[in-house]
Amino acid sequence: MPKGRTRNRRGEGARLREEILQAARALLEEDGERGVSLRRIARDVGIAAPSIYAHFPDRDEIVSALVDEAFDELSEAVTAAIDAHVDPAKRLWAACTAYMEFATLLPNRYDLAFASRDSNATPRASATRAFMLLVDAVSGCIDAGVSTSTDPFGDATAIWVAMHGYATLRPSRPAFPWPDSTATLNRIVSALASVPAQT
Amino acid sequence: MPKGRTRNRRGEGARLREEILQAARALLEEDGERGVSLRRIARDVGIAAPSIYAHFPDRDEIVSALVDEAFDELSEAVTAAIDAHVDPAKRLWAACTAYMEFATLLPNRYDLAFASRDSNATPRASATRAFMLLVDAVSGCIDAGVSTSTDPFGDATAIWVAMHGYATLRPSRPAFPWPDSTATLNRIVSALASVPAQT
DNA sequence: TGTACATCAGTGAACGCGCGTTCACTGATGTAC
DNA sequence: TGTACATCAGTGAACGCGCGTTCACTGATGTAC
Repeated sequence: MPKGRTRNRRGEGARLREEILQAARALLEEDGERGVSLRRIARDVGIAAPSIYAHFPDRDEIVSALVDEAFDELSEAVTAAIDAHVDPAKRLWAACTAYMEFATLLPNRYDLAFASRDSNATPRASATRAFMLLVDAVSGCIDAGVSTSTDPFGDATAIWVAMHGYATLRPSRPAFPWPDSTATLNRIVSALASVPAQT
Repeated sequence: MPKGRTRNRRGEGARLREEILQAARALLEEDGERGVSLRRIARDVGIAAPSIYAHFPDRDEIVSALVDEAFDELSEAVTAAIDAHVDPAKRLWAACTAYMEFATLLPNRYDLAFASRDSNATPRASATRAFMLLVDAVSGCIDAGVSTSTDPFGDATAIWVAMHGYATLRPSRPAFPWPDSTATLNRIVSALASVPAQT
């Protein structure tokens, strides 16, 4: 209960929107989607719950904003990783590593983006952009003759699916004797993209 | 609201336990874990909510029973599929097909079993049994010289992870242009178990 | 330079909901004598 | 064969909780005259 909040100056009411999103993001990462409630957000920001309605029409809209945010951050991380290399195989590997890192470091944000059944009925531009990065990385390998594949979209899908499975299953079953994660990722990427393993 | 319920005869009170589980199972499949509430179960069975406490100490225990049930049914389906073949490659393929079928046909039961973070902190015998079926199927391929792999556990893990990713991602993103599912599964299994593709 | 006023950024109380769980109970049914 | 009684299967009312959302409002602040 941060009492010290001073109300925003005239014309700067929109700042509260950012504070709301910030709190929502923190709650999401702490407790998953269930933890993102208007009343909790309000408590954390230090405002009354109804004040939120000046900035979002309802709870769903906040969650939806978080989903887009998650996809955009994922895209950013993957893009940065790819751009750090020139060699196509390394670019693909960097993309996959960055993807897994995002999923591992921010598991609840990752889950929200990918697992929520309802909020993804309609395709999201932010999600498509993220996936295309992976397709392009595979295409790069094919164009350079590093991969023997002929179906970058299919390969990217297979890699994506496998990475997703690993990212979600691993934290959910801590007692399972998981093999080393780099080795597993390497196995997935090299086998499914028809690319030699990384060293 | 089925009013027509007649109370169980003396000594047969335990029957209600089955009715409760049945209703819980139906609710789970309809609305996911969130849908499994004591009050909804009671309504569907046609009893008062507190009556449940004679058979389960709390809600969590019902959910936990559903998880075990799900793993056992999955094991059963996979075992039946495996037993229908002699050829090791076909056995592996049948196992994977049965797994995917279970996940597709009963998505919410599958999700509950694999996705719930809390209820799986402790390893479950029912879950281990199910996984071992897959390891054995891969081992069978290696022993018969059909697979060039040397690490059945690692391979089974990779296949499992990839299948899981596919099973969860597919229904959650209906707008995505998914490649044919048999082809995708084939790609996953053959690539990750070092086994020739099925026809 | 002073003041009326519109606007803006928020508030506080209340609503109805479904939930898990507790409590003291009821009424049919089988059993012992 | 009759009856008192323990047991069993289940009930109904109530609790407190957190939730999303609505409503009528307040009080500071900048602006127009």
